[in-house]
Amino acid sequence: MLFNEAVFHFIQAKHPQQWTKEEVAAWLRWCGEEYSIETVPADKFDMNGKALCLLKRSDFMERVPKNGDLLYNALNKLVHKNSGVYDNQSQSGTSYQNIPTAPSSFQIPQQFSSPDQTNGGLVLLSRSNAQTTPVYTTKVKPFVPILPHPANHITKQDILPVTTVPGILSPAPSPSDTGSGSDVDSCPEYDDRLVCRNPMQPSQLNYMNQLRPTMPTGSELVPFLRSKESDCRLLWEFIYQLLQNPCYKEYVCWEKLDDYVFRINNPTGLAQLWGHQKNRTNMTYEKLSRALRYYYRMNIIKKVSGKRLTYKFMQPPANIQKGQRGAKPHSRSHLLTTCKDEEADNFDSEMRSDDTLSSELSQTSIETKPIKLEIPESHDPLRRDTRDKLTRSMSYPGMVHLSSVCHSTDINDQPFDFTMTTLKRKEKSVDDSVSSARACAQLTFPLPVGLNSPESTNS
DNA sequence: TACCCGGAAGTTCT
DNA sequence: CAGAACTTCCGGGT
Repeated sequence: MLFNEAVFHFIQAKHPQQWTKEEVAAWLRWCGEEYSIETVPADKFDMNGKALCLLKRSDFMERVPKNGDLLYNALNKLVHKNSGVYDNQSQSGTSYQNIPTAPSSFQIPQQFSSPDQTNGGLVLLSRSNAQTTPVYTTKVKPFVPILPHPANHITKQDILPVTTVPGILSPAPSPSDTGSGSDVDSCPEYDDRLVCRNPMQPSQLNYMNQLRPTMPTGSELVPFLRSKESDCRLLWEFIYQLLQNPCYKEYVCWEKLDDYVFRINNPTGLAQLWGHQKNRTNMTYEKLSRALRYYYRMNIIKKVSGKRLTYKFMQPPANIQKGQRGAKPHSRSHLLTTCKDEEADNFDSEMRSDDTLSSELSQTSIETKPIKLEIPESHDPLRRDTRDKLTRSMSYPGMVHLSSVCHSTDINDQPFDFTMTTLKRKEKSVDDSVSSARACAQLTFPLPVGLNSPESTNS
């Protein structure tokens, strides 16, 4: 069989996310011949299909300035064709990670899961180096909102049976929907500084939805990680979370990122989202804004005078001290995950060294299993880039990325510490979550030479 | 009409 | 029971 035919065969048969490293290389060669372009050196894309699918247009351009665009489009086509689910965000430069492949289905190579072994690439450790078994804990505050994904699994009836809330049902309500006349498009571009904390890229949300357990009918109200009643978030947190996700810019967006000024584009829709979050079906913007006004005297949020629906965080949201938990949402007992206090204590005491983390961890009741990833630092831009992607991709159902415990020292070539916590959901075991985490790490970070890809170890 | 303001009381949590 | 963080309601302002 001719080379091109062979490649064409697997291109037809397999989704790009399922490609092995070799197949990625083969696809690149195939593109070279097919499109009569300069052959792309395989080391430019030394990764498997999953990692390839995480690359953005800009990543392609960076690697192959001449034909990156073409390659990106070619891959885009294949993703679209093979998945049946097209992530339109990918067209605008977002990586596509929307393929219905549950990370938990992957097996991680044994050597990856041992805390003591290093392999020159990625090592998964239990969170405490002194322990060989991961720490199971509770009461971790996931900075994960209960956000309805605008595009997935959501119907008008699911949101509110009576009221029509245009913004909620559509990610892009027209200004007339809100009556505010806001120009959503005028929002500044989203900034990695703000997005990285718990990024939920649209493609990731799609991906997350693949992992979402089947919920009772009523809970379809919130398709994305309808977690548990303990997952209450403060209003400013909620808004900040929405701000981090461009998916929700129709509700709220950054007006002036550097000053933490944000604008509410759809007050009604935002109130509905918030009410949804708190299980308060009668939430209105009037009430929400009253809650916002309480932030004035706490110096958390202030109104930008003269600008309607425009507010400002008075300090970087990540620095805002969280006090005691406030009113929780109304009961959602069917979604509850039980909490083990002694495990929470263990975890709390171990994490106490990091204040930010502690505050994150101390405020919820979700069973967790922290694991630690140590990724050797590298001056290689590709590796750094991938590491960044790993950081970004750590957010999906059952996961919380605790960016505050990332440590990286480029100059001294110290290990990159990445601690994250997987959250146990009622329907999903902790081990599954850890598998997901590992798979996620693998798909994001090119595997060291000689190690198997998740696909090859699983299939 | 829509948004904004802050007081007051009530609710639901830790 | 105290207190936080809202929620609900309200009268008034722009």
